[in-house]
Parts: sequence; structure tokens; C-alpha cells
Amino acid sequence: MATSPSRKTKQRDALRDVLARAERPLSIGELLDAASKSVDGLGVATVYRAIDAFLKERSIEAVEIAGEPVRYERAGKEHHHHFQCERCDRLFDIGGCTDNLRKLAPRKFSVRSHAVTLYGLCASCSH
Amino acid sequence: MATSPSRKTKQRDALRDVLARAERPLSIGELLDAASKSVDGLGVATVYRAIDAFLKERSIEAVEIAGEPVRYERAGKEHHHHFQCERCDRLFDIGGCTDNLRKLAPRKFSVRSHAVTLYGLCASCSH
DNA sequence: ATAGATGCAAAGGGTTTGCACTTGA
DNA sequence: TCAAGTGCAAACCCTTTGCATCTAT
Repeated sequence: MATSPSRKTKQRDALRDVLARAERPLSIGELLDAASKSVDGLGVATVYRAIDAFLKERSIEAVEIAGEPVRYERAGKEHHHHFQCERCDRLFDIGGCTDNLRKLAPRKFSVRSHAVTLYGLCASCSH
Repeated sequence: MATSPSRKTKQRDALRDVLARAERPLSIGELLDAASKSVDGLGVATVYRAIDAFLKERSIEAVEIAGEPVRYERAGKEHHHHFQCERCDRLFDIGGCTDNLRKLAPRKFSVRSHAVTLYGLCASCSH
């Protein structure tokens, strides 16, 4: 049973659009700011509820980085990891992956997935 | 200028003791519960402030796992990462590290540190 | 027509802070 | 003595919820 797609409203359209264009995972605050530019009076609760709906219909995925607010990006991206800028606090996608990570696990541990986060300064902050 | 060690009080002694004996990282709630057994009327704020002090004097370190409450463990462990068992939900330290992770970052990004978490089944859960 | 979506404001849950009181050095 | 530490309650921040009002379908 597939989840029925959420209703088409200007608020959710704006949020879908922001998420579709985003080149990096966005937090609730960033989503609210961005979508507010096209929808006047957009409320936080609306964003939270829309995000919940998108997650349920699996059109977006949550990106949880320790100590950071949860961010969201469109589903179906290729395997990738993240870079957290310690100065501007933005989170970036980074491609590629080292495959030998699973070797770090102790014997008898079976690795199903992994998460890698690099921390440092992004291009705009590193000078 | 080195941070001066925090004062010796029964509250902080209890917390230091709990942390010293802990075989795994503990959350604020766990610390409060454990230390409350020896200190009557211990308040949450006290725990938070003590933890802040311990962090500043670098006697403990924060262990932040995405989606989990922050936990604290004694400082000084070697560079390591974590393995989270998806079945028993326990968190394990794993030694070793691949050094070529920083190569994943885009040009002009400067990497200062990294975090790796493997997910799967631990030895006891994988059969 | 009517279930779903929205905005506001109130309620939660966890963390922080202001303040008067206590206590270690 | 007196700055550091403590407990309590209020303040905060972020997220969720209740409710009356809209609005896609």
C-alpha cells in the first residue's frame, strides 16, 4: 500500500520546490525562510507537518548529524556523505566514499551501513 | 592559561565517580539518576553545570550520536569511532581509522576532523 | 461536502539562566 | 572571607498539538 501523495497547496508546493532546488540538506529553519519568500505568513507548524508528510511518502529523507538540527534532502540521491562547516554551520553533500570502512568493525560484527561526516571550513569560510 | 579544576563538592564528586565507573557514555538523565542515589535533592541544573565544567577542564568528552541524546565519557581515549548495533541498540567503540577520508572533501574545503559510525549487527546479535 | 491543510497560540520536553543561599578553599 | 557551587523556578528554544478556519478535490 503506497502512501497517498499529500495535497497540492501553495505552502507544500513552495516547500517541494525549495527541496528540489536545494543542493544541500536544509533544516526546518532554512526551509521556513526559503519558502516564506513565496508564501506569505507561512507558519512553522505547517513546515513541520509538511515535512512529516513528505517523509511518510518517502519523497525526502532526514539527515541527522550529531549535535545539529535535523536536515532534509530529496530522496534517491546516490550514496554520499556530509561535510559540516564549523563556521557558517551549513551542511554540504560530499560525493565518493572509502570502501574499506567496514574493515574497521570487529570480527563477527556485520556492517549494514555507515555514516561519515567531515568537519572543518567550507570553501567560502576557509579564508 | 589552563582552566582551574572545579571545586570539590559532594555533587561533583558523585558525578565524577559515576563517570569514572561508567563503562559506557552516559546521558544527563542517566547521570542525574545515578548521582542522585548518593546526593539527595540533586538538581538538573547542577548536573548540566558540572558537565560543562568537566568539559571545559577536559576531563570528559561529549559523545554525540545522531538521533541520540548527548552522552559523556571520560576523556583521553584514543582516536576511535563507533559501531551502533541496530538490534540491541548498544554503542561500541571501534579502533582504527582510514586516513584518506579528508580526500572526500571538495577542493577548498579544509577538513579539521571527522566522525564515522558503522551500523549493523554486533557479534552477539549477528546470528 | 468533507477530509486534509493551515495559522495561531498554547503545551511539551530538554537545556539554560537569574537569583538568593550555601559552602569549599 | 567570598568566589564557586547549588537548588529552585522562570526563561528559552525547538517541536508538537488543539482548535477554529480555510480549501483542494
